[in-house]
Amino acid sequence: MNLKELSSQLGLSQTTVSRALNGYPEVSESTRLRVMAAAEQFNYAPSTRAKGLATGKALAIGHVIPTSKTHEMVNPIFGDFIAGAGEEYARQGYEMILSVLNNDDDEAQVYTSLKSRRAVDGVIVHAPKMDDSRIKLLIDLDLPFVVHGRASGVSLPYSWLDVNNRSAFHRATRFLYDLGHRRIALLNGMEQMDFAMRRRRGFEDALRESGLTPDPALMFAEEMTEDYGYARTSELLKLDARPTAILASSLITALGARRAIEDAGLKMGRDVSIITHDDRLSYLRNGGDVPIFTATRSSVRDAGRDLAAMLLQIIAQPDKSPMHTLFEAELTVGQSTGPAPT
Amino acid sequence: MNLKELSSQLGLSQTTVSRALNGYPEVSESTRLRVMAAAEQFNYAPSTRAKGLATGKALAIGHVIPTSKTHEMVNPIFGDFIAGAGEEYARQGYEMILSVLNNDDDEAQVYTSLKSRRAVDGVIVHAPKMDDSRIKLLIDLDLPFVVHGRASGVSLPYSWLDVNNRSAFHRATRFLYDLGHRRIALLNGMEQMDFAMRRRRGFEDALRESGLTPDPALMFAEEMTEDYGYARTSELLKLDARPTAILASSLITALGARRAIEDAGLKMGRDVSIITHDDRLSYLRNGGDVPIFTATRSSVRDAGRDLAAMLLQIIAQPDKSPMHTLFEAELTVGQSTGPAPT
DNA sequence: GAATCGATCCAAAGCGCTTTGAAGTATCTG
DNA sequence: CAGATACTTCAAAGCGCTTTGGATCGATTC
Repeated sequence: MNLKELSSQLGLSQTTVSRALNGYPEVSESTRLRVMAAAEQFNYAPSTRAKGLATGKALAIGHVIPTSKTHEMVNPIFGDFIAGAGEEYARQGYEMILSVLNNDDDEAQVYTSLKSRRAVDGVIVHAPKMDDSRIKLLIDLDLPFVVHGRASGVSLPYSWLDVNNRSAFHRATRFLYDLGHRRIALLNGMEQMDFAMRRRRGFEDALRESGLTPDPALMFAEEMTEDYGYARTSELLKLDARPTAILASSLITALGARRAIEDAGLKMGRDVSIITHDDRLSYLRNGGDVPIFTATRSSVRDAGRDLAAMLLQIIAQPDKSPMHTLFEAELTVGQSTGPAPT
Repeated sequence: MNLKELSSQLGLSQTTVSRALNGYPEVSESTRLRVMAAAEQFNYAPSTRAKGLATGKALAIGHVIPTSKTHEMVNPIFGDFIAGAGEEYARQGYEMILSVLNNDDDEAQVYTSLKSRRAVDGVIVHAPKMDDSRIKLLIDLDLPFVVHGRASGVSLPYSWLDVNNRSAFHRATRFLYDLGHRRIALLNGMEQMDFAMRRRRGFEDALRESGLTPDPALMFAEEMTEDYGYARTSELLKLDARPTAILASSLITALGARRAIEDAGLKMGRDVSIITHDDRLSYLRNGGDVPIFTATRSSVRDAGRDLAAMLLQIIAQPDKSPMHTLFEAELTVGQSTGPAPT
């Protein structure tokens, strides 16, 4: 069923039917009702494609998922982020389109193509790196976008939503310090990622403010997998002056760290404390009433929802000045931390 | 830059330019080269929407992601599956569009809408349940689809790709039996999911063939989270006749089970053996050279790639008879299994 | 009673592409 | 050299919608 058929069914012109359906005032309420009933009955919905052509809008938002070069890894937070964003798109009648970045194809290419094919009205930039080149690219392309995170080093104005990674890790480090920990290790994400750099800064600053010197031998920056957590923690525990606490950048990595601790015959929270960042992934709850891990928490699903809303707002009002949202992570105390062993 | 502008730039008609770009033979090789060079230079790519309108194809595939009603959980395998499928779509010039199913909106509605808006050329059905009603719906809608998994109880013909869940769990159970285990617990996924039912059957059949009777007290079927693994395992270990082995349906659940075992002061692989199914998620490798868990493995990323290819084939040849692919999972032996304690 | 007006509704153009049916050129035959 | 045979290229229609610029008509105003 298309517009033409529907309107001839109704004995009305396409114009009127279209207006009735789109809520324009030039249609009497009685015909509008009649039209909507017929649309319902015949299961009519305008073709996205034709509508897009006619209006010049794509009614779609693009997400370009990076898979890390080294491990073909898909960021595990992705599913939950998408779920949040999708809610908002659905509410506003937008489609979400995904492009998975193959290792070999050039990232800039994907955005350029998205733009020149007029496939989307805007994009969400995931996993920003320091000096991320995508921001300049997107501004040049004149393709609306928002960033999940920030890109230090980029001086151009852009909209973003981020967690206050620095303050989260600063607080977590202080918390450990106050428990008496003096040798604290950091299992961070890859150093070129902006969030990782900010977390490291929060960590280092807190140490320095407490009169400690960050020890490079206790600091790692890799892809945040489970076995990364396991492998590095195992090594750390073999050191003569082994750390008494570990700060991990993801719950998955923290699980690996925990496994290493148990394997070494030690007990988490007594021999070695762990604090992790927790994105509140739906399939990976940090325990029930009592959290397993002491953690800095912030829901990535909420981030998805809010960021999608931000982008849609920017698309609706293109001359709006850049918008920023900074979530503060909450520090929840679980069973993974305790006073430093003496 | 659009077709019109490009062709007037070149002093050619739109027809010729379009044909040159789409590889039709009615264009001399020299003009084709000239056209392609110009397209490159001006960064021209046809508008997806206009192309779709003209051809009647959407050049897009839909994925409807269910989020489980109870926990708003997004299946963690989703990211990797998408990554695999995305590769194939990109190769063939298709877009991937995602709809996240809000808890409150009716699933049938989403597919109907996708169809009537002519937004996609086909869909991939995720997480089929027993007697899944979507299959009949999609056939009635005449919307091409393939299923990731199978739906027992549905007698209509449809194309699918599945892992042989039954044989995988059958083998795993036999493996444990042969190691001397007699009280084996099952931490399965939700029972209405088709794969969970098949796994249970494989498990029960293997027990019966060995002369054992499945014990309902040792069998669970819930959302496969980490804390599910932890909670049920903790309870199991408190039983007078506690199980000596556990079969888990996901690596994440297995990690929870492992945590419970360690918490109880026991050792995995010695006091309690675990076998899990491993979807080979990129961020959750089952150890390095030596797998942590003995596991039945099958790459969900490969499944995504193959299933996408299958769907595109079906779209290209609509009268093709249904296609089926059954992956056999491999059983890899890791450190989580050992002879039953005496 | 003529002029004005608000409320409805419509014909037709246009969005950017593909594709049909024809036409214009060379190049070959015999 | 007329007629046939490729090769190339083109004008125009059509995909399904929105939107512009009227047209129509009964009601209102002076």
